[in-house]
Amino acid sequence: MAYHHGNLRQALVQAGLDILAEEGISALTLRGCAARVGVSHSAPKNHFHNLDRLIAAIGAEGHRRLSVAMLGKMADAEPSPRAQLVAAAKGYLAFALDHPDLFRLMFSLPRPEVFDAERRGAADESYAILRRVCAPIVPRINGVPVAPAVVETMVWSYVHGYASLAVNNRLRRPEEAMGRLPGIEEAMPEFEIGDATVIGDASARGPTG
Amino acid sequence: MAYHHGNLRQALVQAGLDILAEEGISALTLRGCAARVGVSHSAPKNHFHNLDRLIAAIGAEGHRRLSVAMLGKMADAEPSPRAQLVAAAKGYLAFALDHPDLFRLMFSLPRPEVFDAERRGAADESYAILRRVCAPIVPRINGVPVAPAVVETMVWSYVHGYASLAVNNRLRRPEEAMGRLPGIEEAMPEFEIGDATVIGDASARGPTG
DNA sequence: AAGCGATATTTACGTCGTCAATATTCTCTT
DNA sequence: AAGAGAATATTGACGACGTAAATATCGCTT
Repeated sequence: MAYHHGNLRQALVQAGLDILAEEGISALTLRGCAARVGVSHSAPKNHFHNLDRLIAAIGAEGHRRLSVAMLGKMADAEPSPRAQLVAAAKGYLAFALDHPDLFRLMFSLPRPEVFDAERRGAADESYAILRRVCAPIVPRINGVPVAPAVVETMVWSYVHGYASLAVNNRLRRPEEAMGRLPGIEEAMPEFEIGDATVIGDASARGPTG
Repeated sequence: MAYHHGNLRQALVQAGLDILAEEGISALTLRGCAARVGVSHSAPKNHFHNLDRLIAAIGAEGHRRLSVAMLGKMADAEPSPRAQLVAAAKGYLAFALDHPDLFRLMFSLPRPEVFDAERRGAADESYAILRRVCAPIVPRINGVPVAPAVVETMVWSYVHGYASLAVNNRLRRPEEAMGRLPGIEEAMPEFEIGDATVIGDASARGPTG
């Protein structure tokens, strides 16, 4: 084993993800990650200022995987706007249920600051997917079309809330938790589906912007 | 100061709430609570097995205050089903924004077990309020009336998700975070409002049941 | 008044995050 | 090729934390 690990930063993030999955968030410690990689307890200092920075890096990786989960479901779905929105929502939910501690970690973190380009970029990318699938959905409330940003907030709130409650075991019936996202499919036809497209550069206007 | 505090248990919970509000969740420690009450670092042991139990007690108190917040807004609102639902939702949101760390703590906790009667009861009571305001709301999807439990899940998911995103600073525009709960007022008229009533004993069928 | 259960303190141990000092390896310049 | 300096890793130390065991004090019952 070389004195220099070679790719300690990435290895520590992976160790953190493994610990999160295997032992839960309370076991996620700097020393634990270092030990799992087989490195001294202080080695992480060179790659992450402190525990918060390591956690932020893990959160960034989580956002990348959230995007992958959504895109995966979307690729398997029909191309219709309605099917794409439903697929993205189900990808979001599946990610949360598959990685409960990672999901909780990601959204317990403070909003990424400007200097945290990695996490900020990853979060914005996953938000851009949400915006993309929401863009064609133009519900009308009292006849007035709802602005895209408001649709995004409504959809995200519903999906995120459902995922949060499911992940934290607050939904009564098991079939609820496993995720029908009640109404998101059935209610969709009641929305007008227009021909709007994503406006502007998606990555430039994420939830962090 | 007497050797016996007199009401140390309640004092520790209050200290925890204060620390949560003033210094955030990372400062919520057994020793910190004990110090704030002016008692030795081991005194809490007699009233709480460990830190998790103290946190659970704080979460129970949080649920009581969440109920108070919802009922308060409801009392100020018109008695119509629609106004009552909107008021309860705004109470939920206001509580989250007023006590961000307490709100996060409450829903990060595992679902209360049977033995944790205090927290379980408090959580069920706040859910009973949700059920009560949802009961008259009977939306129809494709002409089929939606079951009460599903309406509850949909409303809770939306409100909880919006509150979570707002509390964790994930909503872009400040006016979003301060809580219009987009659509919950405007979209309500599109729902049929029937004459359904709460079925069964509310406290016997909470989210923990 | 005595004693017992409830409550609080003291002391101790291991783990954690963090820091400073030191050691090793890598890389770049010459 | 050689050495200097940067990058990376280790060691040792410190204080805060959760927890446990042993001890001390209080208050109530009899």
